[in-house]
Amino acid sequence: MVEYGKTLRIVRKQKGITLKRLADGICSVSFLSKFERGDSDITLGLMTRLLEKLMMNFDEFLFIHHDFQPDKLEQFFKAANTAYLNRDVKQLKQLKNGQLKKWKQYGVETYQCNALLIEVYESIVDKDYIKKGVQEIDTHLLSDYLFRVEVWGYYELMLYNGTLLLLEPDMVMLLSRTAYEKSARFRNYDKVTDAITSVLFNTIIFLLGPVNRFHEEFAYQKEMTEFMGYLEAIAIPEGNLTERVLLLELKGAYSIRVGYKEEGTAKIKQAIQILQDLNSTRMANNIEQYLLQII
Amino acid sequence: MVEYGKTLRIVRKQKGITLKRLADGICSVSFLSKFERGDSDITLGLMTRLLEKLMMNFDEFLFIHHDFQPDKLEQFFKAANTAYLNRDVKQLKQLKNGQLKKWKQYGVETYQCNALLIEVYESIVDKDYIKKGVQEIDTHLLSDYLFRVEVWGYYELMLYNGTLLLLEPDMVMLLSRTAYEKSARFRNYDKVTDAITSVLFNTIIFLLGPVNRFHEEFAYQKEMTEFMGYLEAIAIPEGNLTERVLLLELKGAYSIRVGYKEEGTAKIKQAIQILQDLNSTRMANNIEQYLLQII
DNA sequence: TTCAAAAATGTCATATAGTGGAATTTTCAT
DNA sequence: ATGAAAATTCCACTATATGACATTTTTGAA
Repeated sequence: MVEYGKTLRIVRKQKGITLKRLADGICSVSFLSKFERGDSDITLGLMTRLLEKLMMNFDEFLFIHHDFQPDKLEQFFKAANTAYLNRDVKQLKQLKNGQLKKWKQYGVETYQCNALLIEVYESIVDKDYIKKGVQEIDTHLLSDYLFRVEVWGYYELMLYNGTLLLLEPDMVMLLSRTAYEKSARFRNYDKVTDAITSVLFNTIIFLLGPVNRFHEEFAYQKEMTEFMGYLEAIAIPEGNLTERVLLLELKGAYSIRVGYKEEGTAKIKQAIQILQDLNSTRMANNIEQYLLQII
Repeated sequence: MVEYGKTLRIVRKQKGITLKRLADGICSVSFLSKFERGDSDITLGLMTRLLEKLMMNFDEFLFIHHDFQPDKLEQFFKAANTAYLNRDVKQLKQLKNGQLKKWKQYGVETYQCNALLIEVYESIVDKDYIKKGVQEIDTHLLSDYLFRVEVWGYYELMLYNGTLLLLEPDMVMLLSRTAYEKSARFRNYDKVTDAITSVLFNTIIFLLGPVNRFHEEFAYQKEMTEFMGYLEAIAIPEGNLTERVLLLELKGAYSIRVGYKEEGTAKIKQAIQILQDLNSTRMANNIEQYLLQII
């Protein structure tokens, strides 16, 4: 049994509320005591009411319960991303094995998808990685899963976001469209909206193509309009300045890609200037690097 | 009984997983079926494991369960803030009565605090509001509660954030310091970090004083340094551009407040320029208004 | 349509979630 | 320190969450 009760007791004491007062109107005092001591599990319905009375939502409670760490799903994505950014192949392999183990244990394909996500990271980071074969087979598993799911939540968006760069162009456009459409109901849930915004940005970056091909003919006019349109439909709020800067950068890159070099360069330089004004030098440098590569 | 089971069934089906597969290794098939049909409540421990297998955290699940609406606590703050911004006195009164009713029902003082928060909004919005008397007594309740709580979470920070402007200066500085210190363990929990950042910003605005007193002697040099220091300690990440713009604005206002008029004006104008570059015109206009008032 | 396999539900036994109240411990004013 | 009040734990008892297995319903290939 997971001992949520002890955490509840801690929270209750921190807020200076007595056991009796918390229990009042929800459950018996003796049961609450028993639960808090870890002698009994609790029903989801009761727990909901207790937390509501404590003015705390589940998310925050579980954050405390996990010793001030985010939930497992988020930890997984965070760990994967960190290992990727640090080019830590060993850590990536370890994470992959962890997911494969869970796959064998539970037989749920999402764990396999997770392993694949890590594998994508590995294949980018690890130069010795033999890409052929494995990849062809496995991305099918991934796209099969993503096509099958009827509503895309945080998990699906994050999974797709991490793997999109290694998929075929047609597949990316289909899946990005799907992602946008099938996550519609989450529009006013920040975490998911951030994820779908990120997917759209990555799709546009994908459409622009690798930096060394910026001189070639641009084949995705129509799609570019489509995905830019989605971004506008989401209507990045006034306060999300970061996304607005990124949008400025991408619009600039797009201008350059289709031949309007000066116009595009001006936009990107404006983005860089803003970041510098705000002392976000690392981000500014990254964009500067990117600009140098594409012109 | 709250029928979480039906939501779980919806989610499971959306992800294309069979009842048996989901139950496997966690609970019996028959029980899961019963739960999904709403014939039985479920234990918190079991639910945790089921959601983990579905790659979904509690927060997202409950969001779906509440018909794609945020949890009650967040809804309360959102509703209060909306009514406040819309100067909707009627709606504010309604919200207040709702909280008072819960207070009578449960006898938990936090509901009283919520009512007080609304009352603060009311007193600002409603010109007919008789401030004296009521206010003196009630803010005690609020500060008593806030001083008593050992760890400040999302609720306490939001509550304080909404009421700070009507408290005594000494009280504000004490409480803001407390807020910063007692929310330390949440530093890597975005929602709470955002809230504490907001508290610090509001504290600084409070220290600067009302716009019509910008010509008077500035009495809070030391405190200003202290709270600016806290903001730096939180180290607003490179990506949080919105907060960085706001910081720029406040630093400008501070410069003006202590006599460096040109320097301060330049900073604020820079902030305005950035917002205009990013088409955040409404925010830009607000700052422009503020600048006009303080110089 | 038919049939077999898979998925979901129903039945019943039992472990455990949850209650009420008495007994014990803690708190705190004097 | 001391006693009263409040908070917590213990214990006996009830309601219900959960498992094992039988039965019904759905699915989907031929």
